[in-house]
Amino acid sequence: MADARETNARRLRRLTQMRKNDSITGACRALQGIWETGRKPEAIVLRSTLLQASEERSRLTRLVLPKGIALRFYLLAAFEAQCRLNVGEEWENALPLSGRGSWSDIVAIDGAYDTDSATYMHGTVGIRKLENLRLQQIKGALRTLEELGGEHALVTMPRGKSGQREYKNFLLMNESGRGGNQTPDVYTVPARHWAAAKTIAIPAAFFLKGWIQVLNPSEVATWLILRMLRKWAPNKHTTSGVYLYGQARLETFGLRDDAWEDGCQRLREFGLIRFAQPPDIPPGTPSELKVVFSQPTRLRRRYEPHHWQVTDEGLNEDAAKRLDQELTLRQQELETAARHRAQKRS
DNA sequence: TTCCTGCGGTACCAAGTATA
DNA sequence: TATACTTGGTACCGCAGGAA
Repeated sequence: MADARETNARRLRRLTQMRKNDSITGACRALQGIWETGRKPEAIVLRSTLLQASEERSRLTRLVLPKGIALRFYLLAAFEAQCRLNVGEEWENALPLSGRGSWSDIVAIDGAYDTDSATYMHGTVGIRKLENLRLQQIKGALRTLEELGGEHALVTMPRGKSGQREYKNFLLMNESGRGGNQTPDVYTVPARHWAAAKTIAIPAAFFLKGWIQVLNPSEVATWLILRMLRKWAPNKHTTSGVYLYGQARLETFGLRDDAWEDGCQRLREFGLIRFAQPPDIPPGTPSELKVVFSQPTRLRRRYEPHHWQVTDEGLNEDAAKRLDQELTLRQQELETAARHRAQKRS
C-alpha cells in the first residue's frame, strides 16, 4: 500500500516517535562525541565505486531497500573510520555492537509499532527493549551487507564452530566490495581525489545534524548521485544545474524512476537541493527573494529532466525538526488534495 | 496525437518480530 | 539460531490531465 497520504503519515509517525524516544538526539550526540574526540574531518570521503553500476545494479542502489539500516550503517561505519583513522590506514573494529559507546548507539530507530493498537512497543516483554531492537537491526544490516555476495560484499564475518556468524568480529570492506581475491579488500580511509570519477565528499553535518538518521535509503542514494554529478560537472552545476535522463540514470547508477523522482522532490522540500538558479544571485540575497527559487527558474523543454543544484547549507539545519515541518505541511497538502478529488467525484 | 508528469493501486518480497 | 508469520517500502502499471 503506497498511498502518498498513508506513506507520509507513517513517516511522520515514525519521526515523531524517534524524537519522543530521544533516538535521534542520542545518536547525534554519540556521533558528535566520535567526531570531537577524533580527527574532526570536515567531510567524509566516499569512493565513487559504491555508486557505479556495471552490468548489474550498483552496490549503492542494491542497498535501497524497503526496510533495514544497511546503507545507513555502511555510511556510519565510514564516518566512524574517518574520525579515527588516517588516510590509507586499514580498518579494524573498535566498537562493540551494543552497550555504551557501541554501534547501536549511533543509529536512531522508532521501535516496534503495533498497527492494531496503534501503539509503540505494544506488549513489550522482558528483553524486548529499544536497545535490543537496535542490536537486531545492526545484525540485520551486517547480514545484508555481507549478502550482497562474493566480490560485492561490503562486510565479511568469520564463522563460529557451528557455522554461526560472529557479528562482533565483522570486517568492513572498501566501497568496491570484498573483491575476488582470497584476501578481502578491507576498508581503508580514502584520500580526497581531484579526479571527478574517483571520490565524493559528504559534509560532516550530514551525520552530525541527523540527516543520516531521517532520510530514506532512496533519498540518500539520490542525494549521493546528485553530489557525484556535481563533482563530474562543477561548472554546469553552478551555471545551470545537473540532471539525469532515465536511461543514463539506470545504466550508470542503476537507480529506478520512482526512487529518483520521489527522492528529488523530498530532498527539495527538505532544503538539500533546489531547482537550478542562475549564478548571478548574490550570496546575501534575502530569504524572501530566495523563495522565488523554490520554483524552476528556467522553462523546461519537452521531455527535459529537472535541473538541480545541491545546497550544502541546508545540511546545517536540525534534520528532525526540518523533516517534521515539511512532512506535516505535505500531509496537510495531501489531505486537501484528497478532499478536492472526493468533492469532484461526488 | 504523442508523451510527459503526477497520482493511486497492487504485487512482490526483504526485513522485522515472535516464538520455540 | 531457525522458522513462520507480519509489516511496509519499492517497483511497476494504469489512468488523468496537460503541453506541444
